[in-house]
Amino acid sequence: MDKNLTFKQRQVLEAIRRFQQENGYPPTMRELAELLGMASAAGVHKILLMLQEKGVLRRGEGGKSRSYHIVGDEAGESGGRTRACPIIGKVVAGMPELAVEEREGELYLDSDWVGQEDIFLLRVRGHSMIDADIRDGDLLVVQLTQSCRNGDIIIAMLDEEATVKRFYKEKDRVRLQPENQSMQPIYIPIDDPTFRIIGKVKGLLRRY
Amino acid sequence: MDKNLTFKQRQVLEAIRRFQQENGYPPTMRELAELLGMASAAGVHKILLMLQEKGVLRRGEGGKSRSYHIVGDEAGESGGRTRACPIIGKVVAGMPELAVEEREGELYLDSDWVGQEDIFLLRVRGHSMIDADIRDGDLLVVQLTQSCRNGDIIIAMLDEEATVKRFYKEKDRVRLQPENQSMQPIYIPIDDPTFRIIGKVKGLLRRY
DNA sequence: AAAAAAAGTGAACATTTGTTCAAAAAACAC
DNA sequence: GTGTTTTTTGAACAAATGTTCACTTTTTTT
Repeated sequence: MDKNLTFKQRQVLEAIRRFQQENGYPPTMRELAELLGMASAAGVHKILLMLQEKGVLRRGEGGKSRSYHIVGDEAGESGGRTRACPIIGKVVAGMPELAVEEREGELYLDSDWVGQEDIFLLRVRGHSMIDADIRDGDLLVVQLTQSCRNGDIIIAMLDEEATVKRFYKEKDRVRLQPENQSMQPIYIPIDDPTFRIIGKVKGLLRRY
Repeated sequence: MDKNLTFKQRQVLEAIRRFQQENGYPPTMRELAELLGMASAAGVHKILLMLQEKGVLRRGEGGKSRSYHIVGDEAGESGGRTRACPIIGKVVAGMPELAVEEREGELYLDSDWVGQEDIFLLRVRGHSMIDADIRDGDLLVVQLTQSCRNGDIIIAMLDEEATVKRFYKEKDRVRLQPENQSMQPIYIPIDDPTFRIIGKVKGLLRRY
């Protein structure tokens, strides 16, 4: 979850997490300074202030020592950190009511990475998106949504079949562009009832 | 799990747990005293010493503040289903001793997906692997290992700098092939001491 | 009941920890 | 380039925190 944090700020946040993980309690500013190879606690102090301004770090009232704790890392440690995401082998008409029968498994993914929206994982078949660097066998992180902008990669239903295409809205039609030079775009009249947007692609997982 | 603890001692232990749960960090002795309705920190001090003797409580060396943590309540470990994978901003010479200073964050990933080996995540800079459908900004799942086969995508150190290349062992040299038609392969004598393999690419994460 | 262990108090003290300040260097945006 | 933000340093200071001590009270054990 990037929140306009600078590299250094993220580094400090990470050092706190790591210290906490390792010792069971949060570090002091001087301990942080040493971990990060800095010479003075004052620098750390300033960075912590910024992290608080940006809302990613909390402290006890008044200058309590070691009273840092990272927003979002509450309680269950990995409790809220990860979520189970279903892997769908085949997209069928009934979406988005994800039928259990279509589930081919599930993966636990970091909430920071996939976000909080309603998502599922879809395995890519074929090479229609190769120019967008999406390969056969890749897993797509798909967010269930109707709203998408020009240029988004979307999952759409067309004649009872699901496809991955890049989306462009034109004057009175929708253009679905396969990212493969050897394939032709598909044009959909704006009012075609057989056409339906399932969601848009938010991420990608690949294994070698 | 009673270890000849007095009622009071168990009460103090419970207060620490509760405070930690509620605030995200451990209490001071005076805070404990107040929680327990005691007037002085000295009493708490004495009890904490006993808890340490009996091995149910740990503290940092020297009089570190708030450095208590209850043995057996280790929070981390994250159930085994997921593991925390560090994100490395820059690969430096000292690998694989991952320097804290280089950590830019971490992601929890499914153990089934990344496996049990020693791994980290590396952010791709540049377009040298575009023909392998790896893009600028992607996160690579890198397994720390020396052994790699022809055709593997590896992370290698060359002159204090890290690169992502495809690996081919030839007769008396190694060929590092950038997967970008506009770039030339690099040839390394088999005994070049400045050449070092960090690991190989096992997976890829991308966010749109 | 007597003895021993544990718990509690208040004050002083030593150390750790957070905070501020002025100044400079580095990174970043325009 | 210029100007702005961020990062860094060193020192001093204030506040929080842990520690010790002598002593009293309570609880537990014998």
